[in-house]
Parts: sequence; C-alpha cells; structure tokens
Amino acid sequence: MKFSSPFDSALAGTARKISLHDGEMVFRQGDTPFAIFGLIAGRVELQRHTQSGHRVIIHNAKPGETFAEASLFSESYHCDALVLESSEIIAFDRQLVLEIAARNPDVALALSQRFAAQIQTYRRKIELLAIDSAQERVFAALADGLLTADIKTFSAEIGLAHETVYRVLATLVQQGLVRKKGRGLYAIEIMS
Amino acid sequence: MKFSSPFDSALAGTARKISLHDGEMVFRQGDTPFAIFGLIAGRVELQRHTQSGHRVIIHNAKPGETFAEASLFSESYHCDALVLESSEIIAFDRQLVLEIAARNPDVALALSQRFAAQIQTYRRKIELLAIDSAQERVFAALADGLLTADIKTFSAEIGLAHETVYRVLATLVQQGLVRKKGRGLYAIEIMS
DNA sequence: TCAGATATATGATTTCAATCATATTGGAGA
DNA sequence: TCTCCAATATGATTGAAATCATATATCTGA
Repeated sequence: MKFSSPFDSALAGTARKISLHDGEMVFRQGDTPFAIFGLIAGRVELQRHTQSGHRVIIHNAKPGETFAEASLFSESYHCDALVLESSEIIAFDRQLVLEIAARNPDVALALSQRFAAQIQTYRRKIELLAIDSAQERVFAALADGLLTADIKTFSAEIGLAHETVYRVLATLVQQGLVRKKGRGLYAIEIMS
Repeated sequence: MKFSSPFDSALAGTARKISLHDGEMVFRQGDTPFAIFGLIAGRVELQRHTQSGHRVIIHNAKPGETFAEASLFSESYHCDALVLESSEIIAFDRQLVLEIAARNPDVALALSQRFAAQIQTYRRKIELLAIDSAQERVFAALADGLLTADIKTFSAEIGLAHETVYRVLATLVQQGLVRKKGRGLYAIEIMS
C-alpha cells in the first residue's frame, strides 16, 4: 500500500507500523496527539461522542487514506479512532513530521493540500446532512460513494435511522433509481 | 483589522483590498480561484446549492476571519461567497501565495494550521447537524456561539426551520436554560 | 452441523419538525 | 412622522422519519 506524497518519501523515516484488531482504539478523543496515521488494510471509524452520549461518525477511513492529520496542530485528538476490522496502520510521529515540514516547504505544502481536500470532503458532508428528505439524502450519499461498509454504518454516517435507510433503498430500487446488487449492496442506476 | 500570521507579514505583498455591497458576490461556485480572502468588516456567507436547488450555508465569515483558503489547491471555488453587509475584503492573490508558500515553510505550515483549525470547525458542525432533537441542536449551537447574526441565518446554518428555532428558543427561555437579552438576542444561562 | 449473534428487512405506531397561516414588532427610508 | 418591509413570534395542521416490534437471512464460531 502506497500513500501519496509526502507520506511515501519525505516522511518515511517517521513511520512506525502497528496492527490492531477489531474493537481496539488507535486513539481516543482527548488523548494528546502523538502521531498522524495512514491505513494500509482494514477499516477505522472516526467518531465523536456528544454530551448526550450520541455517537457521530465523522469519517470512515479506508485503505490508502490517512487520518488525524489535523491533530498535528491541536492539543488533543478530537475524535475516537475505532478499529472495525483487523487493520494495518502506519503511524507517522507527530513531532518528527512537524520538524520535517518546518524545514521542507514541499512537505508543508503537501500537508496543506491534504487538509484542503479534507475540507472539501467535510463541506460536501455538511451539504449532505442538510438534505431533509431521507430519499434524496440516501440517493446523494450513494452517489458520493459513502456506502462502502454495511447499511447500518452507512445509516449512522448520514444521520438516518437504519430502518429508514432500508426502506428508502427498497423504494429507490422499486423506482429504478438504484440497483440492488446483493444483500446490502446497492448501486446507482446509471442514467442514460 | 489584523489577521493572524502569515496574513499580516509574509503575504502582505499579495494583498489587494476590495469593497463590496450587500448582495454582491465575492466569487461563485465553479469559478476559477484567483485569490483567498480575509474579511475586515461586514459579513460574508459561504453557501452551496444542491442539485435540488436547496441552499446550504457552509460558513458565515465574520471580521477577522479568512475564507476560501482551501481553493488554493482546487480548480474551482466550491461555494458561493455572498456579501450580506457592505464589506471590506482583502484578496490575497492565489498564485503569489502559492509561490511564497513554496519557498517559505513557515508560511506553508501556517496555512496548514489554518486548514487544520477549519477542519475542526467543520467536524464540530457535522456533529451539530447530527443532533436529532431541535431542542438539543439549538442549545448546542448557542453554546458554540453560532448565533451571531439574525435568527433566520442561524436557523439556516443549523439546518432547522426558523419557526422551529423561534419555538425552541422560547421553550429554552421558559426552562431557564437560555436567557433572552433582547429581540433576537439569546445567551446560554451560565450553570452554577 | 448447529446455535447464537448480527445484518437485513418490513410492519405499526408515535413523535416531532416542517409547513402554512397570521400576528406583531422594530427598523429603514421617504 | 408615517409607511413599508422584514424579522420575530406563535397557532394549527401535516407529513415524514424515529421508534418499537418482529421476522428472516447470513455469518461466525463451537
């Protein structure tokens, strides 16, 4: 598994490989940041807990992605990182990354670029969550490729009850807007 | 009005001042990015339009803030920037900023830091939008200091109908959780 | 192969926010 | 000062998603 620049080149020396199993935490909300991460294999869910105990999925990291980069500049991790499938993870030492970035503008700019990309992703997600109609929201989320794990995860990620999502998916299939490719597998029907 | 580093020092040479009136656009979704911006005075709303025509407020820029930094690395602006009160805006030339950042790691890192801060803000917003109960959502949004303009803007920003927000605010006041400080002015009642 | 657990799926009911309607207030401008 | 307009505010109704319930399918591990 390769990560895009600068994670494969300039930061290679800061990397340490860790393996974690289903249910383990890479870090917890509130922990002091010690590293930023790249996921080689498995699945890691980034989640926050509201005061009322409600769980919110911030992001669902898939192989090839990096996560928690923003903690480079913060005093604590702002979410939990929960391993959902046994995962291979690369940890890039926070302090070393900062030092390298401070000496190397290319690295710093590359980091900026990653941040910028993440910002666009979050904006898109905010836009998604603002869609009132469950029907439209599910369809838009499908189009955005957010259904990568199971339906319940998908539901939590887009802020709908899973029963609602099952129902909406059935309706969308019936309307011919979505094709059911198997148990829990749905794909947008290409418009012609 | 000062912006934090690096906007007051290293990037000063890239700046150009523009004045826009209520209703004018700084840029539109889809435009090719030519600058990133700092708001000196006034108010600028960053909004996106969904395919179904629904308007989503991504952010509400207030004096002292910068906006559209993420467009440094993108091919187009991803939202509209609508001026809501006659505003004084500094435009930092995109190409010049990129060139300076490429030579100066401090500038690049400072940009990263801004991005990281924005990411935290968006995460918090996603968490906010995931709160189902209008009551809790309004309260959390108040606590986050999102009620800076009028109630209708506030309502749109947190994804609720303004009637709902007026009602919830009245209830919160009645419950003693929120104090009404005037027409359209509410403050969290400090817990003792 | 079987048992238990969990995801998928759908039915029935409830709840609560959106919507539609209608005042009322306050501010901007003539 | 008066008029107009938009923000604020609240009432009535509707509608859609959440919730609760239950059943089935699939996977895991014993």
